[in-house]
Amino acid sequence: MITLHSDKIIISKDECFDPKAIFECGQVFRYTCSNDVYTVYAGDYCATVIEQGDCYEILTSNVDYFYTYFDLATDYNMIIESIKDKPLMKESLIFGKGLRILRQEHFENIISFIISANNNVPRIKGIIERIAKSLGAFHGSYYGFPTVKIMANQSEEFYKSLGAGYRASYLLSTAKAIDYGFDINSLEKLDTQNAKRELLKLKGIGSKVADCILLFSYSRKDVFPVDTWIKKVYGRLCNNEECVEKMREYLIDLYGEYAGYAQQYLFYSHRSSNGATISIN
DNA sequence: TACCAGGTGTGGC
DNA sequence: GCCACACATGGT
Repeated sequence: MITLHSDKIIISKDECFDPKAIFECGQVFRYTCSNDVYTVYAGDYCATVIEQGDCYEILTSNVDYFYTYFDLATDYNMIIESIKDKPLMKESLIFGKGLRILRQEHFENIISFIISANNNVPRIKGIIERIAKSLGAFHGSYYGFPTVKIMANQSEEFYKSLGAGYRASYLLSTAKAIDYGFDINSLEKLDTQNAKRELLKLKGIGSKVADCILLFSYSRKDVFPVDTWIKKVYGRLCNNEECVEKMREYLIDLYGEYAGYAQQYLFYSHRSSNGATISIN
């Protein structure tokens, strides 16, 4: 059961909701964890998730926003039911029990996944944190994510100084494109293929990053981001060499309507069980 | 030290 | 259209 109050959302543990799986599965980078208490920052908002007996509580002054953010209106039991018999899903669903796909801010998610290219999670988190701290609005105890305009008005050298490396030029170019009128909200109205075609026009966004953005920020489930870990999963499934586009097509076809969810459970379980660094903070 | 990490852009063919 | 290669950075 999920109940909304003025300052918190209470979620009983028989719901599909596990903060560790949700935050550490690699879909979001701006969160902290201390003594199993997670605090997440989204745009200019913030929420803290605590365990309270047989419930989890999301403490926030923006209940409606985080009800949507955590995708609490979606029935995950139905989704899990539809993918549980697919290849490799049994172990991944057990490992990632309680994982949900968040509905993240478009701009923040776009910037985050441009940074993610050929990078590792702890480093991605660090770069995003430094961007928020140096350009975001201060809200008493935390920094929001900067606006498009503020990001567009920096220099390439500035992003390099934050550790973005060669992605610095992509960040600036994409922030400027959006500032100059590339309408990221209008993509919501497009079908997945056309929305992807638009995203690919932005610097630093290739096929894989576009799929991540569509999955984590536009709630598209008919995508399958293929990264280094998913390539290993494909190797387990098919035991042959194939180009990335062929892999993507095959995996979307194999996992069906909810391929995007399946992908995230697979990514989380394989990345974690193969010794990838899981950040403590 | 070479290799890896939620890959992409570019130039040559 | 396909392919090889360069690309910052920090951890192992």
